[in-house]
Amino acid sequence: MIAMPAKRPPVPLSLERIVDAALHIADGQGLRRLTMRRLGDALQVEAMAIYHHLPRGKEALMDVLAEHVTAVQVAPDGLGTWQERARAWARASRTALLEHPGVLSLALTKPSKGAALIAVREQVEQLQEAGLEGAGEAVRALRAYVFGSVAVEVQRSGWADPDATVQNARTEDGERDFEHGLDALIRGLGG
Amino acid sequence: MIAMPAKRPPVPLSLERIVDAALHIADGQGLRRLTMRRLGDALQVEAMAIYHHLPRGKEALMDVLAEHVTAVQVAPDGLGTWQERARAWARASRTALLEHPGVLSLALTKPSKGAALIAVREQVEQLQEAGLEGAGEAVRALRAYVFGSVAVEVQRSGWADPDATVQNARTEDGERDFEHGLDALIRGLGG
DNA sequence: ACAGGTGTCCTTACTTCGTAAAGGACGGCG
DNA sequence: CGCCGTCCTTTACGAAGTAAGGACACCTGT
Repeated sequence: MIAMPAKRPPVPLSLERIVDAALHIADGQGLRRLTMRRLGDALQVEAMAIYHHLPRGKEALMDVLAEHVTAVQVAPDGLGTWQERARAWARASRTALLEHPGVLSLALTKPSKGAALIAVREQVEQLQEAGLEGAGEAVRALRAYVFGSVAVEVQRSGWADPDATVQNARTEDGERDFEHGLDALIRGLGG
Repeated sequence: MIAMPAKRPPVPLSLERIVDAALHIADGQGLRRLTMRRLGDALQVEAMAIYHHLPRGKEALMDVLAEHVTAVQVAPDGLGTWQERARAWARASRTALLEHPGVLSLALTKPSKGAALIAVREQVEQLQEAGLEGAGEAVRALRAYVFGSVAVEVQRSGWADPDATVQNARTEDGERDFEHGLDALIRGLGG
Protein backbone atom coordinates (compact mmCIF):
# COMPACT_ATOMS: atom_id res chain seq x y z
CA MET A 1 0.00 0.00 0.00
CA ILE A 2 1.43 3.31 -1.08
CA ALA A 3 -0.31 5.23 1.65
CA MET A 4 -3.23 6.53 -0.34
CA PRO A 5 -3.86 10.11 0.62
CA ALA A 6 -7.21 8.90 1.85
CA LYS A 7 -8.29 12.51 2.23
CA ARG A 8 -9.87 14.53 -0.53
CA PRO A 9 -12.13 11.99 -2.22
CA PRO A 10 -11.74 11.48 -5.98
CA VAL A 11 -14.58 13.83 -6.83
CA PRO A 12 -15.66 16.45 -4.29
CA LEU A 13 -19.01 16.36 -2.59
CA SER A 14 -21.93 18.52 -3.57
CA LEU A 15 -25.54 18.81 -2.59
CA GLU A 16 -26.59 17.42 -5.92
CA ARG A 17 -24.41 14.34 -5.64
CA ILE A 18 -25.67 13.77 -2.12
CA VAL A 19 -29.30 14.00 -3.14
CA ASP A 20 -28.79 11.70 -6.10
CA ALA A 21 -27.09 9.07 -4.00
CA ALA A 22 -29.75 9.37 -1.31
CA LEU A 23 -32.54 8.89 -3.82
CA HIS A 24 -30.75 5.91 -5.28
CA ILE A 25 -30.48 4.26 -1.90
CA ALA A 26 -34.00 5.10 -0.79
CA ASP A 27 -35.52 3.87 -4.02
CA GLY A 28 -33.39 0.78 -4.09
CA GLN A 29 -33.55 -0.44 -0.53
CA GLY A 30 -36.16 1.64 1.27
CA LEU A 31 -36.06 4.79 3.35
CA ARG A 32 -35.19 2.84 6.46
CA ARG A 33 -31.90 1.77 4.93
CA LEU A 34 -30.94 5.31 4.01
CA THR A 35 -28.46 6.09 6.77
CA MET A 36 -25.76 8.67 6.97
CA ARG A 37 -23.02 6.07 7.06
CA ARG A 38 -24.38 4.18 4.09
CA LEU A 39 -24.83 7.43 2.21
CA GLY A 40 -21.25 8.26 3.03
CA ASP A 41 -20.11 4.90 1.70
CA ALA A 42 -22.00 5.43 -1.53
CA LEU A 43 -20.24 8.75 -1.93
CA GLN A 44 -16.83 7.37 -0.94
CA VAL A 45 -16.77 9.62 2.04
CA GLU A 46 -17.12 9.38 5.80
CA ALA A 47 -20.61 10.08 7.10
CA MET A 48 -19.67 13.24 8.90
CA ALA A 49 -18.55 14.88 5.68
CA ILE A 50 -22.18 15.21 4.69
CA TYR A 51 -22.89 17.57 7.55
CA HIS A 52 -20.84 20.28 5.92
CA HIS A 53 -23.23 20.43 3.01
CA LEU A 54 -26.36 19.81 5.06
CA PRO A 55 -25.84 21.55 8.38
CA ARG A 56 -29.05 20.30 9.91
CA GLY A 57 -28.14 16.72 9.17
CA LYS A 58 -30.60 14.04 8.27
CA GLU A 59 -33.58 16.25 8.88
CA ALA A 60 -32.31 18.65 6.24
CA LEU A 61 -31.65 15.79 3.85
CA MET A 62 -35.21 14.59 4.23
CA ASP A 63 -36.53 18.07 3.53
CA VAL A 64 -34.46 18.35 0.39
CA LEU A 65 -35.54 14.92 -0.82
CA ALA A 66 -39.19 15.70 -0.24
CA GLU A 67 -38.96 18.96 -2.09
CA HIS A 68 -36.99 17.39 -4.92
CA VAL A 69 -39.75 14.88 -5.61
CA THR A 70 -42.66 17.23 -5.04
CA ALA A 71 -41.61 20.14 -7.19
CA VAL A 72 -42.95 19.29 -10.61
CA GLN A 73 -42.60 21.49 -13.61
CA VAL A 74 -44.98 21.19 -16.50
CA ALA A 75 -44.14 22.68 -19.83
CA PRO A 76 -45.99 25.99 -19.65
CA ASP A 77 -46.16 26.25 -23.41
CA GLY A 78 -48.95 23.70 -23.55
CA LEU A 79 -52.03 25.60 -24.44
CA GLY A 80 -55.46 24.11 -24.36
CA THR A 81 -58.50 23.83 -22.18
CA TRP A 82 -58.07 23.80 -18.44
CA GLN A 83 -59.10 20.16 -18.55
CA GLU A 84 -56.17 19.26 -20.73
CA ARG A 85 -53.79 21.27 -18.62
CA ALA A 86 -55.04 19.74 -15.42
CA ARG A 87 -54.71 16.27 -16.86
CA ALA A 88 -51.19 16.91 -18.08
CA TRP A 89 -50.15 18.28 -14.72
CA ALA A 90 -51.70 15.38 -12.84
CA ARG A 91 -49.95 12.84 -15.03
CA ALA A 92 -46.65 14.58 -14.73
CA SER A 93 -46.97 14.73 -10.97
CA ARG A 94 -47.86 11.08 -10.74
CA THR A 95 -44.91 10.13 -12.91
CA ALA A 96 -42.54 12.23 -10.85
CA LEU A 97 -43.75 10.72 -7.60
CA LEU A 98 -43.66 7.17 -8.91
CA GLU A 99 -40.09 7.60 -10.02
CA HIS A 100 -38.99 7.76 -6.41
CA PRO A 101 -41.27 5.52 -4.40
CA GLY A 102 -38.71 5.35 -1.63
CA VAL A 103 -39.26 8.92 -0.52
CA LEU A 104 -42.97 9.06 -1.14
CA SER A 105 -43.80 9.03 2.54
CA LEU A 106 -41.64 12.11 2.93
CA ALA A 107 -43.39 13.91 0.11
CA LEU A 108 -46.71 13.11 1.73
CA THR A 109 -45.67 14.09 5.21
CA LYS A 110 -43.31 17.03 5.05
CA PRO A 111 -44.89 20.46 4.61
CA SER A 112 -44.24 21.79 1.13
CA LYS A 113 -41.44 24.30 0.93
CA GLY A 114 -39.99 26.58 -1.68
CA ALA A 115 -40.01 25.16 -5.14
CA ALA A 116 -42.97 22.90 -4.47
CA LEU A 117 -45.14 25.80 -3.36
CA ILE A 118 -44.12 27.83 -6.37
CA ALA A 119 -45.04 24.97 -8.68
CA VAL A 120 -48.49 24.83 -7.11
CA ARG A 121 -49.05 28.54 -7.51
CA GLU A 122 -47.97 28.31 -11.12
CA GLN A 123 -50.47 25.59 -11.71
CA VAL A 124 -53.25 27.63 -10.18
CA GLU A 125 -52.43 30.51 -12.47
CA GLN A 126 -52.34 28.31 -15.53
CA LEU A 127 -55.74 26.86 -14.78
CA GLN A 128 -57.52 30.09 -14.05
CA GLU A 129 -55.91 31.67 -17.07
CA ALA A 130 -57.41 28.83 -19.07
CA GLY A 131 -60.83 29.79 -17.88
CA LEU A 132 -61.45 27.75 -14.75
CA GLU A 133 -63.12 29.45 -11.82
CA GLY A 134 -62.11 28.35 -8.37
CA ALA A 135 -58.74 27.19 -9.63
CA GLY A 136 -57.36 27.22 -6.11
CA GLU A 137 -59.77 24.64 -4.79
CA ALA A 138 -59.46 22.65 -7.99
CA VAL A 139 -55.70 22.42 -7.78
CA ARG A 140 -55.87 21.41 -4.15
CA ALA A 141 -58.36 18.69 -5.00
CA LEU A 142 -56.24 17.47 -7.89
CA ARG A 143 -53.15 17.47 -5.75
CA ALA A 144 -54.90 15.48 -3.07
CA TYR A 145 -56.12 12.96 -5.59
CA VAL A 146 -52.72 12.56 -7.22
CA PHE A 147 -50.94 12.15 -3.90
CA GLY A 148 -53.47 9.66 -2.65
CA SER A 149 -53.46 7.69 -5.88
CA VAL A 150 -49.72 7.36 -5.91
CA ALA A 151 -49.69 6.40 -2.25
CA VAL A 152 -52.22 3.64 -2.79
CA GLU A 153 -50.48 2.51 -5.94
CA VAL A 154 -47.11 2.28 -4.24
CA GLN A 155 -48.43 0.56 -1.16
CA ARG A 156 -50.29 -2.00 -3.24
CA SER A 157 -47.21 -2.70 -5.31
CA GLY A 158 -45.73 -4.21 -2.17
CA TRP A 159 -43.17 -1.48 -1.81
CA ALA A 160 -43.29 -1.81 1.94
CA ASP A 161 -40.90 -3.25 4.45
CA PRO A 162 -40.34 -6.82 3.29
CA ASP A 163 -37.48 -5.40 1.24
CA ALA A 164 -39.04 -7.22 -1.66
CA THR A 165 -37.29 -7.12 -4.97
CA VAL A 166 -37.25 -3.62 -6.34
CA GLN A 167 -40.18 -4.16 -8.60
CA ASN A 168 -41.30 -1.13 -10.50
CA ALA A 169 -43.91 0.73 -8.55
CA ARG A 170 -45.84 1.54 -11.70
CA THR A 171 -48.53 -0.98 -12.56
CA GLU A 172 -51.05 -1.40 -15.30
CA ASP A 173 -53.99 -1.51 -12.90
CA GLY A 174 -52.76 1.52 -11.07
CA GLU A 175 -52.63 3.50 -14.27
CA ARG A 176 -56.14 2.52 -15.28
CA ASP A 177 -57.58 3.41 -11.90
CA PHE A 178 -55.69 6.67 -11.87
CA GLU A 179 -57.03 7.76 -15.23
CA HIS A 180 -60.52 6.70 -14.32
CA GLY A 181 -60.61 8.72 -11.13
CA LEU A 182 -58.87 11.63 -12.78
CA ASP A 183 -61.53 11.74 -15.49
CA ALA A 184 -64.23 11.75 -12.88
CA LEU A 185 -62.62 14.44 -10.78
CA ILE A 186 -61.97 16.76 -13.71
CA ARG A 187 -65.48 16.24 -15.00
CA GLY A 188 -66.88 17.02 -11.57
CA LEU A 189 -64.77 20.12 -11.18
CA GLY A 190 -66.33 21.55 -14.29
CA GLY A 191 -69.92 21.87 -13.24
CA MET B 1 -38.81 1.31 50.34
CA ILE B 2 -40.50 -1.95 51.12
CA ALA B 3 -38.98 -3.79 48.15
CA MET B 4 -41.79 -3.45 45.72
CA PRO B 5 -42.28 -6.73 43.91
CA ALA B 6 -41.18 -4.81 40.86
CA LYS B 7 -42.29 -7.71 38.72
CA ARG B 8 -45.85 -8.09 37.51
CA PRO B 9 -46.75 -4.52 36.69
CA PRO B 10 -49.86 -3.04 38.32
CA VAL B 11 -52.07 -3.86 35.39
CA PRO B 12 -50.96 -6.56 32.95
CA LEU B 13 -49.99 -5.77 29.41
CA SER B 14 -52.25 -6.37 26.44
CA LEU B 15 -52.16 -5.61 22.76
CA GLU B 16 -54.90 -3.05 23.18
CA ARG B 17 -53.07 -1.15 25.91
CA ILE B 18 -49.90 -1.22 23.84
CA VAL B 19 -51.62 0.16 20.77
CA ASP B 20 -53.36 2.86 22.76
CA ALA B 21 -50.16 4.01 24.35
CA ALA B 22 -48.34 3.91 21.03
CA LEU B 23 -51.00 6.05 19.36
CA HIS B 24 -50.88 8.48 22.24
CA ILE B 25 -47.13 8.91 21.89
CA ALA B 26 -47.13 9.10 18.10
CA ASP B 27 -49.93 11.66 18.03
CA GLY B 28 -48.44 13.65 20.84
CA GLN B 29 -44.78 13.80 19.91
CA GLY B 30 -44.44 12.36 16.42
CA LEU B 31 -43.69 8.93 15.03
CA ARG B 32 -39.98 9.51 15.37
CA ARG B 33 -40.31 9.68 19.14
CA LEU B 34 -42.24 6.45 19.38
CA THR B 35 -39.53 4.11 20.60
CA MET B 36 -39.78 0.79 22.32
CA ARG B 37 -38.24 2.13 25.51
CA ARG B 38 -40.53 5.13 25.64
CA LEU B 39 -43.49 2.92 24.94
CA GLY B 40 -42.34 0.66 27.75
CA ASP B 41 -42.10 3.63 30.11
CA ALA B 42 -45.60 4.75 29.24
CA LEU B 43 -46.83 1.26 30.08
CA GLN B 44 -44.74 0.98 33.26
CA VAL B 45 -42.84 -1.88 31.82
CA GLU B 46 -39.41 -2.60 30.41
CA ALA B 47 -39.18 -2.32 26.65
CA MET B 48 -38.54 -5.99 26.10
CA ALA B 49 -41.86 -6.92 27.68
CA ILE B 50 -43.60 -5.67 24.57
CA TYR B 51 -42.02 -8.35 22.45
CA HIS B 52 -44.09 -10.94 24.21
CA HIS B 53 -47.27 -9.48 22.78
CA LEU B 54 -45.77 -8.41 19.44
CA PRO B 55 -43.28 -11.10 18.45
CA ARG B 56 -42.07 -9.28 15.37
CA GLY B 57 -41.23 -6.21 17.37
CA LYS B 58 -41.53 -2.69 16.11
CA GLU B 59 -42.37 -3.77 12.61
CA ALA B 60 -45.41 -5.61 13.92
CA LEU B 61 -46.39 -2.61 16.00
CA MET B 62 -46.30 -0.38 12.95
CA ASP B 63 -48.47 -2.81 11.04
CA VAL B 64 -51.03 -2.90 13.83
CA LEU B 65 -51.07 0.89 14.11
CA ALA B 66 -51.56 1.33 10.38
CA GLU B 67 -54.40 -1.15 10.30
CA HIS B 68 -55.99 0.36 13.37
CA VAL B 69 -56.26 3.76 11.71
CA THR B 70 -57.18 2.52 8.27
CA ALA B 71 -59.98 0.13 9.13
CA VAL B 72 -63.06 2.29 9.16
CA GLN B 73 -66.52 1.03 9.84
CA VAL B 74 -69.53 2.90 8.60
CA ALA B 75 -72.94 2.18 10.00
CA PRO B 76 -74.32 -0.22 7.40
CA ASP B 77 -77.90 0.67 8.27
CA GLY B 78 -77.64 3.94 6.41
CA LEU B 79 -79.78 3.62 3.35
CA GLY B 80 -79.81 6.19 0.62
CA THR B 81 -78.30 6.91 -2.74
CA TRP B 82 -74.81 5.78 -3.49
CA GLN B 83 -73.79 9.40 -3.43
CA GLU B 84 -74.88 9.76 0.17
CA ARG B 85 -73.18 6.54 1.17
CA ALA B 86 -69.98 7.49 -0.55
CA ARG B 87 -69.97 10.85 1.13
CA ALA B 88 -70.63 9.37 4.54
CA TRP B 89 -67.84 6.86 4.10
CA ALA B 90 -65.38 9.48 2.89
CA ARG B 91 -66.13 11.74 5.83
CA ALA B 92 -65.80 8.91 8.30
CA SER B 93 -62.49 7.88 6.81
CA ARG B 94 -61.16 11.39 6.89
CA THR B 95 -62.19 11.79 10.51
CA ALA B 96 -60.59 8.52 11.49
CA LEU B 97 -57.34 9.43 9.79
CA LEU B 98 -57.25 12.93 11.21
CA GLU B 99 -57.69 11.59 14.71
CA HIS B 100 -54.24 10.07 14.56
CA PRO B 101 -52.04 12.32 12.47
CA GLY B 102 -48.95 10.79 13.99
CA VAL B 103 -49.36 7.48 12.22
CA LEU B 104 -50.70 8.86 8.97
CA SER B 105 -47.51 8.13 7.11
CA LEU B 106 -47.84 4.50 8.12
CA ALA B 107 -51.41 4.33 6.91
CA LEU B 108 -50.31 5.78 3.59
CA THR B 109 -47.30 3.55 3.21
CA LYS B 110 -48.04 0.13 4.65
CA PRO B 111 -50.00 -2.22 2.42
CA SER B 112 -53.53 -2.68 3.71
CA LYS B 113 -54.06 -5.86 5.67
CA GLY B 114 -56.96 -7.73 7.16
CA ALA B 115 -59.61 -5.50 8.60
CA ALA B 116 -58.76 -2.61 6.30
CA LEU B 117 -59.22 -4.74 3.20
CA ILE B 118 -62.49 -6.09 4.49
CA ALA B 119 -63.74 -2.57 5.13
CA VAL B 120 -62.95 -1.65 1.54
CA ARG B 121 -64.75 -4.67 0.14
CA GLU B 122 -67.74 -3.84 2.30
CA GLN B 123 -67.80 -0.35 0.90
CA VAL B 124 -67.68 -1.63 -2.66
CA GLU B 125 -70.63 -3.88 -1.97
CA GLN B 126 -72.63 -1.09 -0.37
CA LEU B 127 -72.11 1.20 -3.31
CA GLN B 128 -72.95 -1.26 -6.03
CA GLU B 129 -75.95 -2.42 -4.05
CA ALA B 130 -77.04 1.22 -4.06
CA GLY B 131 -76.99 1.23 -7.83
CA LEU B 132 -73.53 2.43 -8.79
CA GLU B 133 -71.79 0.70 -11.65
CA GLY B 134 -68.05 0.39 -11.49
CA ALA B 135 -68.10 0.57 -7.74
CA GLY B 136 -64.63 -0.92 -7.54
CA GLU B 137 -62.97 1.89 -9.43
CA ALA B 138 -65.13 4.44 -7.67
CA VAL B 139 -64.10 3.25 -4.23
CA ARG B 140 -60.45 3.22 -5.22
CA ALA B 141 -60.76 6.78 -6.50
CA LEU B 142 -62.53 7.90 -3.36
CA ARG B 143 -59.96 6.21 -1.17
CA ALA B 144 -57.15 7.89 -3.06
CA TYR B 145 -58.80 11.26 -2.72
CA VAL B 146 -59.45 10.85 0.99
CA PHE B 147 -55.92 9.69 1.69
CA GLY B 148 -54.41 12.49 -0.30
CA SER B 149 -56.66 15.12 1.21
CA VAL B 150 -55.80 14.09 4.72
CA ALA B 151 -52.11 13.95 3.89
CA VAL B 152 -52.14 17.47 2.51
CA GLU B 153 -54.28 18.70 5.35
CA VAL B 154 -51.97 17.27 7.98
CA GLN B 155 -48.82 18.45 6.31
CA ARG B 156 -50.18 21.96 5.93
CA SER B 157 -51.22 22.05 9.57
CA GLY B 158 -47.53 22.01 10.38
CA TRP B 159 -47.66 18.57 11.86
CA ALA B 160 -44.15 17.87 10.73
CA ASP B 161 -40.90 17.75 12.59
CA PRO B 162 -40.65 21.07 14.41
CA ASP B 163 -42.45 19.30 17.26
CA ALA B 164 -44.73 22.29 17.19
CA THR B 165 -47.45 22.49 19.78
CA VAL B 166 -49.91 19.70 19.29
CA GLN B 167 -52.33 21.82 17.36
CA ASN B 168 -55.35 19.97 16.10
CA ALA B 169 -54.73 18.67 12.62
CA ARG B 170 -58.27 19.49 11.60
CA THR B 171 -58.73 22.93 10.11
CA GLU B 172 -61.58 24.95 8.76
CA ASP B 173 -59.94 25.44 5.38
CA GLY B 174 -59.09 21.80 5.11
CA GLU B 175 -62.66 20.83 5.68
CA ARG B 176 -63.96 23.22 3.05
CA ASP B 177 -61.47 22.03 0.46
CA PHE B 178 -62.20 18.44 1.31
CA GLU B 179 -65.94 18.85 0.81
CA HIS B 180 -65.44 20.80 -2.37
CA GLY B 181 -63.27 18.16 -3.98
CA LEU B 182 -65.45 15.38 -2.67
CA ASP B 183 -68.50 16.96 -4.28
CA ALA B 184 -66.67 17.20 -7.56
CA LEU B 185 -65.38 13.65 -7.47
CA ILE B 186 -68.74 12.14 -6.61
CA ARG B 187 -70.43 14.21 -9.26
CA GLY B 188 -67.89 13.08 -11.80
CA LEU B 189 -68.20 9.44 -10.82
CA GLY B 190 -71.88 9.57 -11.67
CA GLY B 191 -71.69 10.45 -15.34
C1' DA C 1 8.00 32.12 -2.29
C1' DC C 2 5.70 31.91 1.93
C1' DA C 3 2.68 32.56 6.14
C1' DG C 4 -1.85 32.60 7.28
C1' DG C 5 -6.83 31.76 6.38
C1' DT C 6 -10.63 29.07 4.68
C1' DG C 7 -13.19 25.35 3.25
C1' DT C 8 -13.54 20.41 3.07
C1' DC C 9 -13.12 16.04 5.07
C1' DC C 10 -11.66 12.68 8.91
C1' DT C 11 -11.36 10.69 13.74
C1' DT C 12 -13.14 9.87 17.95
C1' DA C 13 -16.69 9.47 21.20
C1' DC C 14 -21.24 9.76 23.27
C1' DT C 15 -26.19 8.83 23.27
C1' DT C 16 -30.12 6.34 21.85
C1' DC C 17 -32.29 2.73 19.41
C1' DG C 18 -33.85 -2.21 18.28
C1' DT C 19 -33.60 -6.65 19.84
C1' DA C 20 -31.24 -11.43 20.79
C1' DA C 21 -30.39 -14.33 24.86
C1' DA C 22 -30.95 -15.83 29.20
C1' DG C 23 -32.76 -15.53 33.78
C1' DG C 24 -36.14 -14.83 37.51
C1' DA C 25 -40.75 -14.51 39.66
C1' DC C 26 -45.44 -16.13 39.80
C1' DG C 27 -49.42 -19.14 39.41
C1' DG C 28 -51.42 -23.58 38.56
C1' DC C 29 -51.21 -28.60 38.08
C1' DG C 30 -49.48 -33.09 38.97
C1' DC D 1 -43.94 -30.18 47.02
C1' DG D 2 -41.70 -29.89 42.69
C1' DC D 3 -42.36 -28.74 37.76
C1' DC D 4 -43.63 -25.91 34.01
C1' DG D 5 -45.52 -22.36 31.16
C1' DT D 6 -46.32 -17.33 31.09
C1' DC D 7 -44.92 -12.78 31.62
C1' DC D 8 -41.41 -9.66 32.64
C1' DT D 9 -36.48 -8.12 33.64
C1' DT D 10 -31.43 -7.98 32.93
C1' DT D 11 -27.69 -7.76 30.26
C1' DA D 12 -25.44 -7.03 26.12
C1' DC D 13 -24.36 -6.13 21.25
C1' DG D 14 -24.46 -3.77 16.87
C1' DA D 15 -26.00 0.15 14.33
C1' DA D 16 -27.58 4.83 13.96
C1' DG D 17 -27.27 10.25 14.47
C1' DT D 18 -24.23 13.74 15.47
C1' DA D 19 -21.21 17.04 18.58
C1' DA D 20 -16.21 18.35 18.91
C1' DG D 21 -11.95 18.95 17.30
C1' DG D 22 -8.06 17.90 14.13
C1' DA D 23 -5.70 17.54 9.61
C1' DC D 24 -4.96 18.61 5.01
C1' DA D 25 -5.20 21.09 0.49
C1' DC D 26 -5.84 25.21 -1.74
C1' DC D 27 -6.20 30.27 -2.20
C1' DT D 28 -4.80 34.89 -0.81
C1' DG D 29 -1.92 38.84 -0.48
C1' DT D 30 2.48 40.37 0.08
